[in-house]
Amino acid sequence: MHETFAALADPQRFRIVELLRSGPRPVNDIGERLRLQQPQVSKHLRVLKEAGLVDVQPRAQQRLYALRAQPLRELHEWLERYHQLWDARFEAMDELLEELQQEEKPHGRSKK
Amino acid sequence: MHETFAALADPQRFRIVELLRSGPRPVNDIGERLRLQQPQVSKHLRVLKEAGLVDVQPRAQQRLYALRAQPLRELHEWLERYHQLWDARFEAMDELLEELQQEEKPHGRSKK
DNA sequence: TCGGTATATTCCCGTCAAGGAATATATGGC
DNA sequence: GCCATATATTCCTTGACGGGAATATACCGA
Repeated sequence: MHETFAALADPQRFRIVELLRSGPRPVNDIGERLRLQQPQVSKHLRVLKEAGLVDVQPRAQQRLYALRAQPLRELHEWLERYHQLWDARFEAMDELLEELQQEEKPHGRSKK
Repeated sequence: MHETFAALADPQRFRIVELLRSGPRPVNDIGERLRLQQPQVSKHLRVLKEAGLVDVQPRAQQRLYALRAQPLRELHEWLERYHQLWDARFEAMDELLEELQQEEKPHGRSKK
């Protein structure tokens, strides 16, 4: 998951992912549309591939890069676990906080 | 959004976010639970805060850090736009690819 | 106001990633 | 097999980032 986040954290790679949402594309096509130099595109695609975000498929001498659904699905599942926060009144948790402060233990064992 | 991804890309910060899912916590509490040194925790929390992922609330001399829902919501909305990929048969797009190859134009104007 | 606790900031260092330029590899057509 | 196209890799430099140690700041209680 860290790899997924790291891959998407770069602006250029994010743009590539966004572009690939419309379907698989060869490297040069990506470079032209996003105004990126070919080596950089290849390098970014490599990172995306290692993160499992894209898949390659040879087509003559070009390589078609396509988005893979799985990492996005995993990301979605991870987010689902936070869904409770979206409507939950977070303020209510502040009370609960009091307790946490209590069990706040100093690193040592006994309080001197 | 890049900031959100960048913030979550770091393993330690990811752990902090995961921990905060259970509710707001003071800095030291985070450090103890995750076995991180206090300065590092503060630094990571700074990044998380600048990314809008957490919120601070002073409580005596400690600071309670809490998750903010908005960035996660935005992340969710962004993911929704990719939902089509999750059930769509991607192979079908390969045909569509043929077309893309056609309109593949060389950088120059006329082919020599 | 003073001491102590909780947190933030700074400095230093090693690592890593990104961009640019140049070069290498692969594939298809002839 | 040779050339051209499409893509990948390497080298280099630079800037950002994370960890550790030390220090600074904020806030509380007496």
